[in-house]
Amino acid sequence: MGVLEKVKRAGARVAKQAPAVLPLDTILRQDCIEAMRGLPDKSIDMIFADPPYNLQLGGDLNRPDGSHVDAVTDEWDKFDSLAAYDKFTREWLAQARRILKDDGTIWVIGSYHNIFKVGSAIQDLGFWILNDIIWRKANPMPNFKGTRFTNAHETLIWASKGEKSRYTFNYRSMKTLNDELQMRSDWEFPICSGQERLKKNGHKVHPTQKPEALLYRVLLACTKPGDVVLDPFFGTGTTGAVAKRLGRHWIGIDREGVYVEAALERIAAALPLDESALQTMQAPKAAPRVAFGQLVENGYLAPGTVLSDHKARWRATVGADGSLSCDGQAGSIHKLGATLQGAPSCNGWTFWHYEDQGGLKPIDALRQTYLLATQP
Amino acid sequence: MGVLEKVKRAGARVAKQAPAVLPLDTILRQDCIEAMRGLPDKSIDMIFADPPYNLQLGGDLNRPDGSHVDAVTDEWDKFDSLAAYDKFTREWLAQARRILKDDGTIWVIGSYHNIFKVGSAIQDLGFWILNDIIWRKANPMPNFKGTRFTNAHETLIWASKGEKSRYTFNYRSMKTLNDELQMRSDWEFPICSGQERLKKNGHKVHPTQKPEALLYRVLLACTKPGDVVLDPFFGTGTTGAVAKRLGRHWIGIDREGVYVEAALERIAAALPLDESALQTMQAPKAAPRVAFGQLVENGYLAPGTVLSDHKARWRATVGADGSLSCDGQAGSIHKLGATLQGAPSCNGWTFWHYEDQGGLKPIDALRQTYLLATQP
DNA sequence: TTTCGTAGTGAATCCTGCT
DNA sequence: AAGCAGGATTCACTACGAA
Repeated sequence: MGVLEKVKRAGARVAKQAPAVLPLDTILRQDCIEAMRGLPDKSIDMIFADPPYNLQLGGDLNRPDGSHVDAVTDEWDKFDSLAAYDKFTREWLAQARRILKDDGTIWVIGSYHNIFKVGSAIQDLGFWILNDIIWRKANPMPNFKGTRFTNAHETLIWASKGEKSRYTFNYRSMKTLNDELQMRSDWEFPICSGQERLKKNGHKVHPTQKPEALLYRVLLACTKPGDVVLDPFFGTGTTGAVAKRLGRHWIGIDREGVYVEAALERIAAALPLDESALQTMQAPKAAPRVAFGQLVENGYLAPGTVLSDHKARWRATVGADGSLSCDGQAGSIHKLGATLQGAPSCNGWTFWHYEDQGGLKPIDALRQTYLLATQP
Repeated sequence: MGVLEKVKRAGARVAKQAPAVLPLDTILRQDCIEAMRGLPDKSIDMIFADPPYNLQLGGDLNRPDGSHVDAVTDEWDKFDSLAAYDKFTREWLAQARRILKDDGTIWVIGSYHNIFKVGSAIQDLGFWILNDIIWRKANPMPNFKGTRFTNAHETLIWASKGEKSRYTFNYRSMKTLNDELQMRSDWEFPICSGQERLKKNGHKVHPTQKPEALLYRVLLACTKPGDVVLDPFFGTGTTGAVAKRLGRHWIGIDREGVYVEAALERIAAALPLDESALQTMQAPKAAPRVAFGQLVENGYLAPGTVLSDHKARWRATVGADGSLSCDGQAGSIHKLGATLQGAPSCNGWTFWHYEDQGGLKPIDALRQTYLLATQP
């Protein structure tokens, strides 16, 4: 075969699938920027990246019960400055852009520590943001000291190479997955724990392993079977395991031998998804929780309104924050109800009543009204 | 009055409240950067900003039924380039930083079009991000073309002026508002519609009016009554209306006469909540501190009494000076508890128990009894 | 077999006032 | 300014052993 014919053949293969030189279904144990430099231009269908977050944690943190929080203290998450993190981010993103096909897309996950730097760099490099996606954690770690809001989500950015890019989006799959409603930009999943969490000698192998359900949705939404997915921060290979299950090719990059070893073993054991596993991906959603404060915030009950129990033995006033107060005592609808009755607990929703058309109605009726008004 | 006395008086007022020169409860009809230049350094308790999103929309959009989507096409949302938007963002944020008190905080709301640029600038200017907050829209506009995920949220950034800043966070209020669970970083509210949406001649006055419930939570969480809240992109004055309701001062800035007019009328009609409703749950530390020794001094616990933890693993004896001793070790209720458990710290009030009617009760109960008996 | 209580843990920028 | 000491602070889920 002559050179020309080889080129033609190679060209034909590039159009339909990844070039033969791509190290398909392989982990490159290298620095991510170096490894990407070795990959050809415009050869990857999708990049999923979970880069270091640059958390900048302070001292130790203990739970109220005194136990110690196992924080992310790994060297790979340390940077000398914000500027150094910015530089690193722009370097790996530039390589990612080079090796991405013109109609490919990139996903990056992060938290408020780094996602604004990442998003800003993505825009500066010419990417076109398609969505930002919120991963709502069903079970986040609380804020133990009561100093901020519970940090209960992470953010993903989904971007194409440019405004005119013809990217893959499996709209029907997403709608089916979401019970025939359009898939929204906020996704709820539990954090990775239990059987899914990789352990070695009783300890987690990687401090930030992502749930497979998250990757499952990303890959199902934005790749086709046979596509090549690159993960430049492969870790324990969640991307590879899910890609294999969904019939996509994958390429992983990671420097750490411990992670590479665990990932190889894990991916070798990964099997195509069966029906029962697919069911667990679509866990039935519980009825949404409504806090009494929401009714106050949304004007269903004005602060200053007087509530009473059904026998009108106690009268209490609604506070601006959804608290109730009565004779100098104050608390939530449940706490105050319990205190006044001298009971260990109390369902404030059924205990407290408001006046409506001359009669007393339990505030639970307002909750139902609110639910009907706000839920589709 | 001499100059010195004037300065002293002015100084005293600065410490306790905003300087007299602040245009409290006023709308400045000016460019936001110009207007902020006219305000004094370190004079504002909180800034809430809803800047232009730089949406960069393409052509017209119609719903599947053919009706037309009324998009944000106003001049104030147009910028020549991403760089121009970046420059504008850094300029107004720099002014905001200058006029903000050292312990003040800033909130900025945005979408994926601009929030990464905003967040990146916030970090570069030295602000310290405390949380990013997700406003989950209960009723977002669908993606009519089926080309992306439904854009169902917006992002807010909450930041202090620096890492060491002692910002206001009404933890208890937030917990009460959320039915005795820590408030999370994802908030659900309906979009602003119905009666709340300001209209003129049947058309909405402002294309991006925010729901009052959103501002209500922000102001309740991070300001105190009497604080000064500045909104440099005032629009139709949601921030002012909610601030007035909650007994906070406000300053608004907007160039557009139509918005200013609507905002003035709206705020004039807003009713402040009365004192009782405003009494938000205060942190226990607002209550006077009680030293363990006071309980001993006042006969609530006799020296020589034996205390134990709830599992009765340790037994310690109360000293005449309010110390505790156990197996030759002695110290405060907190120190000894920490030492015995090998923990870095310990809340002695909840750790140590005394015997009461055959059961164990935490000594914190005695403190409550003491407080009730001694406080008016 | 089911239920219940205890223990453990997760990408966390996690205290405040006084000397 | 740094150090010390008082004392305030957690939600959802998993695993496991006991009843």
